[in-house]
Amino acid sequence: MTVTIEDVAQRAGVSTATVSRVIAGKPYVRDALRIRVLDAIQELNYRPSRVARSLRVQRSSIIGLIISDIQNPFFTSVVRAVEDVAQQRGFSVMLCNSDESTDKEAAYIDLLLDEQVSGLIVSPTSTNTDIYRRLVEANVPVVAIDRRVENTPMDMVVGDNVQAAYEVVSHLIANGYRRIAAVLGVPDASTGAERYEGYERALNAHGIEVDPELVRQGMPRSESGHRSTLQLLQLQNPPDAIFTGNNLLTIGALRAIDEMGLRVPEDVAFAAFDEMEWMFLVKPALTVVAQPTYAMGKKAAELLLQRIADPSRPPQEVLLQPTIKVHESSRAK
Amino acid sequence: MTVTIEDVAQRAGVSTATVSRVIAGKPYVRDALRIRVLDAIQELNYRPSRVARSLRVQRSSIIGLIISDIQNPFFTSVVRAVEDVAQQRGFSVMLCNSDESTDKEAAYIDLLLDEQVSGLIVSPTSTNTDIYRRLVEANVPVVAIDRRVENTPMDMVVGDNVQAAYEVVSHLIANGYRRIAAVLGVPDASTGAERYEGYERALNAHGIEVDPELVRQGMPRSESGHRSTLQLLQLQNPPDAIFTGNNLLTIGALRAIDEMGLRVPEDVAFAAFDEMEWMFLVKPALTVVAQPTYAMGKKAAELLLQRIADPSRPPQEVLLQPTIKVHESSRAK
DNA sequence: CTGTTAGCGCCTTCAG
DNA sequence: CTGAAGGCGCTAACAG
Repeated sequence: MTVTIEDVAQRAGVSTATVSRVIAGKPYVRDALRIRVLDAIQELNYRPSRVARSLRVQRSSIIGLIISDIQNPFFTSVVRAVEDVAQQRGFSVMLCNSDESTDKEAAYIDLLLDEQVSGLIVSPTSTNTDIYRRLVEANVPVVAIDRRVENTPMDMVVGDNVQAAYEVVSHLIANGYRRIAAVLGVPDASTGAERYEGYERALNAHGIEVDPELVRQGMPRSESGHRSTLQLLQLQNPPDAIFTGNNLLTIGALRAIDEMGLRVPEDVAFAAFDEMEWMFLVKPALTVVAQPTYAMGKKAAELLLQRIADPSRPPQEVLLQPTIKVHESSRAK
Repeated sequence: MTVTIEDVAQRAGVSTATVSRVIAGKPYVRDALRIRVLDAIQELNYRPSRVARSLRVQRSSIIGLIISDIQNPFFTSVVRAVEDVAQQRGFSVMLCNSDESTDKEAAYIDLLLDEQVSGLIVSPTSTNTDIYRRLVEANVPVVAIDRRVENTPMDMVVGDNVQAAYEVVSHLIANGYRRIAAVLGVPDASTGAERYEGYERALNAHGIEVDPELVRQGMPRSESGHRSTLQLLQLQNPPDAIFTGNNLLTIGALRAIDEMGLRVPEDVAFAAFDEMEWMFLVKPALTVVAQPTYAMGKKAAELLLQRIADPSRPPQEVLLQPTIKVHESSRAK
């Protein structure tokens, strides 16, 4: 049924070894033979079995990509980047969606290892350091993206969350806002913690005390952002500005503001992490942290391929700088 | 290094055949043995090699998913659904992004076949019927999603685009709009063509003639929607309403309207295909076609698994009904 | 430069 | 009910 390397060898009048060499582009094959083989391949429409190859070399040319939320445009862009560089280097990508569940994440890691993937790119769901330490010890090429894995010597590419949050919150302060709320993701993802830290530092630097009442943390999902924001807005002493720490939280927060019949920025100012394409719709008072998502994915893929090629390279931690975009410059309160 | 089925067999004092049977959950194994095997597996922390298995049975338990644009939330939701049902049935998903390129699509199909995938789910980039006919003839389980493949007896799950477009455009007409423009995707994707047809029918049914000047077609991307809309808005006799035929086109169109300093619906009314989560932001005059995206992905995956199990089942064409959502009821001009 | 050969880890007849 | 043995398609020594 399927045409094998043997068929090609026969047709070209050579051994399977030679065919294999030609396919792999190895040197030391007479041109005459090479051509005969190439012809045979063409005529037979031969396609090597990647499965057989994987079994033989004990490694597939697949790289596993585990992201924590495929509905988040942030990751969507990462996926694209990873796919682009992988494809260009002869790898394919197996995408898995851990859905912010540590269990799913672990299960996917096992699955991908069972598939003999060459390496893993993961946006870790939690500070579950163990699982990663084990991978590193087992010499499995793996790089963390977006979220940091503490105390584990592995490649990672993350954004400078502290700095970005600091800047964006400072911008709100500079525009006269004082009661600034924070709607954040859970602090056990490094991003949540770091964005909080930037927020706190900005307030401190400007002599404002953090009001715990104004800080909300939850799953980085729109429902959570919605709920938190409603609560904030219904406070005795509501915030005059809101800082959201993630794409999806932003959507939920904006919806809540809308439902309350309030306007941005007249009633509440707004600053958000992660830019989305439609944000021009709320532009009058939007300060946004735009992350180089494609670049992050690209870098992660490159690090991974690099490590696959040279497992002994020391781990690298790449810190990418987000950009602060102010849609309408300094709009005083 | 890796622990094989042989190691397990040895440890349990049985043959590899028995171990294999136990793993496959086959009957005819004495309970005593079964338990010993299970224990050995546990103790050795044995994980079967999916690669070796794939080679042996000439089929991997991967299903390939090729979508035309991973940045489009429509597909994002489909991916999620496919992954959910696949995982639950013991399959994994290999995701590929054809990026609206027929060449990439073809290349990915080849790649996936080389990986011996059990089946394919594809949102076809064009009316490239040949490639699909060949797959069907080769008995490769494949189902088309979102976009139709003409004259090819294969499974597909699509939305009722004609009807939905008809309704949504009719709604604009009912609200007093007459010069209704259409910003659509290329007509060689069935969705583009069908949505145009619904648009045309709606106009005809209400005695309005189609003005070719008001119909724009291009890649289903935001840049294209942006460009088309700018052109429309700068016409001598500009439209009083715009109908967009896709998620990304909608974003581009709204941006164009915004840039021109116009408002929705006071200056131009708006109706769009495919709902997005943030649409509440423009709600005053938004009529939206909401597709059951998750359901579509789920159905596609189910059809595929079904066909994998029974390749002879006659092809099925599932037509899912979109929902028309009117954010604010009949707002007269 | 080229061919021979021995598996990679698993499943599946075919005999017991 | 259980074991022995033969590949699946390919690559990587090892000999020529």
